[in-house]
Amino acid sequence: MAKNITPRGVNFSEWYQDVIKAGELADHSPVKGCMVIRPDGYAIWEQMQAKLDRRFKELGHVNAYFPLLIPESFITKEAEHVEGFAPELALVTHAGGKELEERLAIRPTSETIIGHMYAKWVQSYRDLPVLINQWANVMRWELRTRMFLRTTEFLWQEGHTAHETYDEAQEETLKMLEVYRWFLEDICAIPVIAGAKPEHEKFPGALTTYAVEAMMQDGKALQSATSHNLGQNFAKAFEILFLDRDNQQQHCWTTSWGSTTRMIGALIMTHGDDDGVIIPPRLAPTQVVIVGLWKNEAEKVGVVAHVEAIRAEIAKVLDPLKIKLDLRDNLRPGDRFFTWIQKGVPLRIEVGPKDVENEAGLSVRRDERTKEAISLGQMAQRVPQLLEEIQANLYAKALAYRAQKTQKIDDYQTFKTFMDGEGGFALAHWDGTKETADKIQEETKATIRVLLPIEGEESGVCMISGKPSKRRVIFSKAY
RNA sequence: CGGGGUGUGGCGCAGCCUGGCUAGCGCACCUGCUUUGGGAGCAGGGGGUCGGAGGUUCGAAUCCUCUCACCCCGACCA
Repeated sequence: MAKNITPRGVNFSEWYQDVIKAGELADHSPVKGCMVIRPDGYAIWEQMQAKLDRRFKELGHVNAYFPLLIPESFITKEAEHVEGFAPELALVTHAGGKELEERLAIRPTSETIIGHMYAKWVQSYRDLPVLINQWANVMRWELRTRMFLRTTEFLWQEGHTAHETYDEAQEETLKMLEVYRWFLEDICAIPVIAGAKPEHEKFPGALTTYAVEAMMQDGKALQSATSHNLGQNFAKAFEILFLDRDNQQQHCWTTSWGSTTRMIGALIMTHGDDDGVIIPPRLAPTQVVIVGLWKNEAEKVGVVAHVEAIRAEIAKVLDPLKIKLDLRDNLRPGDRFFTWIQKGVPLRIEVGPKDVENEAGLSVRRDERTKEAISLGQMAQRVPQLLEEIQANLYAKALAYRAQKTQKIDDYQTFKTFMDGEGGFALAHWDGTKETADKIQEETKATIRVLLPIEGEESGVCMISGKPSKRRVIFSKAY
């Protein structure tokens, strides 16, 4: 159908590139690995920000801003942290025409500088907890980049909290993981599996890392957000000390949690079809577009007035900013429909002379292409219903796809065949060692995405070593 | 960082191997007419010096050398 998009079945990664171009979501920058987020892509990010920011604040967090430049020595204070980030660190060595005394890292994440500041701000248990979030850009010098999924610079949100006890920090870590699950599933209509990362895949410097993993339409996993319990590791490196209720000095327990513009990539690869991206209604910057159709000036007058009337009806129940009108007369109808299809607007309402006559509009769903005439009087009632139906349908389809591509596997031969084929999520037993995980990755390219939650506990034996295993883990090829 | 590919009007490409008329084509753009409920048709028109530098030659988009950039595939990572 779409003449400018490679079908998913032909080449998934070309399809992905094409969809982004067709939807005018982003463009390549002159600097390798960087991308320009165009207005229609950025609008999606703004919606993500709005929803998450609201939720963070409901849970007591406040926003602040920490600087882009971090003394290089900060990064090296926490042993695992340096090791983890050194390879992808960008350093400023010169400024003001001179070589710098101490090189400055462009933040790859902000645990270090924030730890440094928290050490100054926290004195007593009365100062705790500290619940700060920041919206920022970060830079990680990646070798291989992909639009939204992995770019040298990206936008994200990073929350950093400090607490009195391990339990409080752990509670915070899981609470924020749940926020991400809620956001991805209820707002983005992306089903995710939340769980802990294995030891060897955790965030550099964390005690435990949790993540939400989604399955893309090519069967690969995408880590969509993470939440870390940092224990006292950063508190010790940066001397974040407080006087506790027993007048004893101790190190704080900290957490950090983040989500990025990568979620836009997840959105595209979860819901997109061969005609382009599909934005779930609850997230869509534009939920409804009303397209006026006419053949001559005489018809135009009536159509435009009717379009306005429909807009007014819908504006009673939706945010007026999320309703767009398309009254362009330099393009023919087909072209105009396609621009909105490719931008993923969930619902289109076509309004022509016939509709003026019938006092109605013809709605067309982006997800299923089904058409339905809606009378002017019904608009305010029916449009929100349709949007919710689309939201539910997108989630249900994604969930069904994941279910269809998820299997319990107990035998390594079957596992290999599974990963060689169409792939997907394999729920398998693993002996808990990095050696086994490495062997599996080497032979099949699959990695452990997350350990299944407690309720998924089920004992068995590792499919490689035969050693006992308490629970299944998810293996998948991943982005 | 290894392998592959590509740089020619705004976008997508042909031409290059076998150097030679004013460098073509499609889309987009501008003008006019006919059209218009899933990507219109005809006619006319504007726009490029061929990624960059050097070289070979009477003559280079085309051959040689160097260089820059981007994309794709792989190992590492949100």
